[in-house]
Amino acid sequence: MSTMKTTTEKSMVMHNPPHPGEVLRELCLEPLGLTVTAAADALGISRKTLSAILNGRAGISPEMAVRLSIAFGASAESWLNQQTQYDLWLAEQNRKNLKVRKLSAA
Amino acid sequence: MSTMKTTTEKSMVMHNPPHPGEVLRELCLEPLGLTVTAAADALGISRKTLSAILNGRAGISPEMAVRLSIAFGASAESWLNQQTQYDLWLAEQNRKNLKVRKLSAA
DNA sequence: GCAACCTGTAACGATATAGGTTACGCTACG
DNA sequence: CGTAGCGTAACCTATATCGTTACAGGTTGC
Repeated sequence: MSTMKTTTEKSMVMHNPPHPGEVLRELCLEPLGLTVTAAADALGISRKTLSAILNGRAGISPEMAVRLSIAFGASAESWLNQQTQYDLWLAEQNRKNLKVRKLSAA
Repeated sequence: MSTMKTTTEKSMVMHNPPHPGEVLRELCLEPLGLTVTAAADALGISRKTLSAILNGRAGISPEMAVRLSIAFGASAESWLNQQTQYDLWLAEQNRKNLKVRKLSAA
């Protein structure tokens, strides 16, 4: 599902955003030469939990966003927004299957 | 985050954001004279679920954000961002209790 | 070879949330 | 009174986070 091309349509922002764990690994762990084990320990979470995030099998919870902001310094909001954009992209894939009536043309 | 009052200080956004259901009720249901029952029906969800959202006992899920965007026209992103900001504000309240080591001064 | 790591991940349990159905009590109104 | 709308409790299911433990595979170095 992540390897679609589909750049031919109206080209809304269909960018298939990377899951935040991918960004986390490339922007935080690798530059600092951190192992998954060491980073998980610093974040105060289990290695399993961090591994799940890094490999896209878990999302960044609000609390995790705060942890990341403490450890790596970026704002918790930026971490959480990455997750939100990713979750929203997934939900949008199913938009046409939702049975909803328009109530306003706002 | 958009409702800052520019208090001249660094002033982190400690505004205790309203839960998104409050905004939903005031900006969508009331202006259209919609009952909770009617709105829930239009959204394709149960009255219980909408009631929970409106009264702050449930959040706006990614799928619900898409439903709201169909029914009321605002972007799904704007609906979901409201929820994210609220969840983050809650998580920040517990920041000081998290045992996390700083790894970078980025 | 072998020991020491690092890693992904399966298995299991605990906890939390979203969502549905059903049902109860309350309020407002014609 | 009867009806409509509302909040919400009870109960169920599905999913998600997070933890611990354990296993298998890969590196690296002695």
